[in-house]
Amino acid sequence: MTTKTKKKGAATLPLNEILAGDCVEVMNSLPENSVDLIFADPPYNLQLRGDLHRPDNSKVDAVDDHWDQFDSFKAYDKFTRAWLAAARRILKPNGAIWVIGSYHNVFRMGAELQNQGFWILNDVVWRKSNPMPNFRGKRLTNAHETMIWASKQEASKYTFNYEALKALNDGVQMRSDWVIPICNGHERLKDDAGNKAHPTQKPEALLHRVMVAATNPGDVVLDPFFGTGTTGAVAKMLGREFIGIEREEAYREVAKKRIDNVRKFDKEALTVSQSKRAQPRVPFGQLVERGMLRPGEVLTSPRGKVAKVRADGTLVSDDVKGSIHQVGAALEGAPSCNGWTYWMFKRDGKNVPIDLLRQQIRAEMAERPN
Amino acid sequence: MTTKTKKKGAATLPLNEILAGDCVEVMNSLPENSVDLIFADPPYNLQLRGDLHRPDNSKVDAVDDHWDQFDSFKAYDKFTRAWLAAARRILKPNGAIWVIGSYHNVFRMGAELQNQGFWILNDVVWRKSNPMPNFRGKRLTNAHETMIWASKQEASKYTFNYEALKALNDGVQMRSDWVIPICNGHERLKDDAGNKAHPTQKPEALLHRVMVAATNPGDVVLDPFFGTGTTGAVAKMLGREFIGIEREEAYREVAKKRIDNVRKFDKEALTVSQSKRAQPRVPFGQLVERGMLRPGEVLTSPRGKVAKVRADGTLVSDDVKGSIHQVGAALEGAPSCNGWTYWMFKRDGKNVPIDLLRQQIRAEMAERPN
DNA sequence: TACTCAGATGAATCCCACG
DNA sequence: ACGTGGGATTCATCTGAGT
Repeated sequence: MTTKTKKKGAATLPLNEILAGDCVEVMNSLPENSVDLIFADPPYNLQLRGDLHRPDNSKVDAVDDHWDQFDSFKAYDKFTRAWLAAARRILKPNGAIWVIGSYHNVFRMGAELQNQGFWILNDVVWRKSNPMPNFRGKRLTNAHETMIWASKQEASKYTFNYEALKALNDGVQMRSDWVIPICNGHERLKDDAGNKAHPTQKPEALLHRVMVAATNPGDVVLDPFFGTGTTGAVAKMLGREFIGIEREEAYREVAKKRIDNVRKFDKEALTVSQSKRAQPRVPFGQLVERGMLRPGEVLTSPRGKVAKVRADGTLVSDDVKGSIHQVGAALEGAPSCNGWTYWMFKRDGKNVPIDLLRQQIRAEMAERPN
Repeated sequence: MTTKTKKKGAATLPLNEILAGDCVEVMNSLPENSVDLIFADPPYNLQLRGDLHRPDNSKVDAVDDHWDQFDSFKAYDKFTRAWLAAARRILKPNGAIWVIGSYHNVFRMGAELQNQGFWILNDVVWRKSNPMPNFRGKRLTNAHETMIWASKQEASKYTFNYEALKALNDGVQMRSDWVIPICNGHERLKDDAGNKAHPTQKPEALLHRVMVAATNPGDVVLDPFFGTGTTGAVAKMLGREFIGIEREEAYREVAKKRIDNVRKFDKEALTVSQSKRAQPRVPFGQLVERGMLRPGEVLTSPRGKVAKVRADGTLVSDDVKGSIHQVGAALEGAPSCNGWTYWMFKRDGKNVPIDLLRQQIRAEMAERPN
C-alpha cells in the first residue's frame, strides 16, 4: 500500500492507510476541511428482536417496551450525531458525503444530516437485482437499500460528473435508482473456514458508480466504517486516495491484504467524459476578428428571424442590439438563449449553426495550447 | 356517495365523506382505535429557490402552493409530530399507516414514526417510469419517491395480503420497489381551464397496490391530506370505506365529484401497465461497474482496430472517444455501428464479442425478473 | 382509420466565472 | 461580497392536429 501524506496547516493527512480506532476520535485527530468525499456505511445495531444492544455495546434489558425502543433510538441518534459532526468537520467546504442504510437507520441519518446543515442532493436507491427473499411471507421482499448524497452545505460547489454517469447509462441521464447485484461470488471475501469475512460487504460496482459520480482522480475519499475495505479497493482502482478507519483488527487485516492486491487502472482509462462547461470559453467576437464571419453578414434563426453581425461582435436586429444570446432571447421572448446553437450562417448554400465555427477554434486550441 | 357510520363507543365514525378542516383537529374529533389503515401524503416542504426552465426555455410549473411552505425544519417537525400523534390515536391496535414523501421530508417522517412507537414494516420505493428529468444536469434524475409502511406498534397483527401481491407480480414475491408511471393523461384531473386540479395528484395504481396489500374489503381507510381524493376513489373501487380530510374547499369539490363518478370494482382502469420490453436494455457501463470488463482493457474489432475501455463505460481510440457504437462507427467511417457485435475482448486466449457479456446479464435478469 | 409528428409536461431543494 | 451576463441543459408519455 502506498502511503502518502498531504500537509494541511499543521496537521497532515495520512493517505491510503487503514487507521485503527473509534471513528469519531480518529476523525477528530485529522485536520479540518481536508477531505473531498466521505462514504459511510454505519452499523444499524438497533436490535429489534432478541438481544438489544445499544451502539456503545451496553445491553438493554427489556425489548418489547416502547420506552426501551425510544431509549435505544436516543442512543443511536447520539452515535449518529457524533460521527456525522466529526465527518462534517474534516470535509472540505465543497466536499460531499454518501451514507447508506436501510429503513432501520436511514431516516434517523437523513434527519440528522439535515439538522447539521448538510444539503441533500439526492437520495439514491440501490435496487438489488438478487435480494434475499422474505421467507415468512409477512412483508415485502426487502429488495433495496437507500443512500443519501449530501454536500457539506447548501452553497457547496460539489463534484458531479454528469456526463460520465450519462455515459455509464448508455447516453441517458442517470436516475436515482441504481440496479446493482449484491456482493457474492468471487468478490465476496471469505475467511479460511469459508465464512463471510464481513456480514455486510458492499459490491464494488456500487462504490465504482459513487466515485465516478462524485470524485475526480486524486481526490481523497474517507470511509469511517471501513470494514473489509470496499471503499479503499475501488478508490485505488480508480486512482483516488483513501483513508479508512476501522475498529476491528480482523477487518483491518482482511482489508489491507485485499487492497494490496488491487491494481490501479491506467490513467487514460480514468479520464472520463467531460462536460462542455469544462471547455474553454470562446468569445463570439473572435469569429469576427478572425474573418470567419464578416461584419454586415446576416445570421438567421430556426424560425426565420434575422440579425446582422457588427464589427464588435454584437448583433443588431430591428430594435434589438446586443450579444448573440441577448438578441436571440429578445427575439424569442425567452428568459435566455444559447446564441451559439440558435444562430445560423450560410455556407455552401446551407444554414449551419455558428457553433460549428466555435468548434473549429476549440480544435485549434487543443492542437496548440498556449 | 354512500354515507355509513360505524359506532365505536360513544362516538361514531363518518364513512365515505370528505371532512372539512385541519386534519389534526378533525382526527382528534374521531373515536380512538377505530380506523384500519391511514394513507398520508403530507406536504413535502420542497424549499424551491428560483424559477426553473427546461432546455427549450419553457417554464416548469413549480409546486409553490402556500400549504407547502414551512419556516424551518423545526416547524415542519412540529407539524409532523402533531398529525402523526393524532393519526396514531385513531388507528386500531392492529392498524397500519402508509406515508409517502421525497428526500425533502421523508427522513423526518420516518424518524418521527419510530419515535412515536410505530413499527416500520418496509420502506417502499415508488420508481417512476416517466419522471421529470434533471434539466440542468446538476444531479441525478429524481426518479422515485419513498413510502413507509408501519404498524401501530410492534405487536400489531397487521394485514398483509401476501398471496394477492404475489399474484399481482406474476407469481413472484412482491419486492419493496414498485415501478408505476406518474399520474398523467386522462387520469390527471384538470379544471375547466385545463390546468392541473392539484399539483401532486398520485396515480391510482399506487393506491390500488397499497390497499390490496394492506386492507381487506370493508376496512376503513383514512386519508388526512385528501387532496383530490385518489385514496377515496380507489377505496370505493375496491370496496373499502374511506374517510377523507381536506382543508381546501376547491380540492374537496373536485374529489367529491370524482368519487361520485367512480364505479366499484372497475378493475380495467387499475391494471398496472406491465410494459415488458422484449429485451431489457443493458448499458455497456454496467459491464465495467460489475468488473466484467476493466477500465484500461483493450477491445479489438474484426479488422484489427483497437480501443481502450474507460471507467465511465466509454471507449477511447487514438483521437476518437465515445460510446462503443460511436467509436466503432468512427473507426469504420460508417454512419452507425452496433458496438455489441463489433467489439471483442479476450477470454481464454480467444476473441469473444462483448455481446456475450450482455447476454450473461440478460440471463440473470430473466432468472430474477423485476 | 391508421399513422406521423410537433408540442406539452411532470413533488425540482437544477450555473458559475468574472469583474 | 455581490451583481452581471454568457451559455449549458431533458426523458417518457400523452394529446391533438394533420396526412
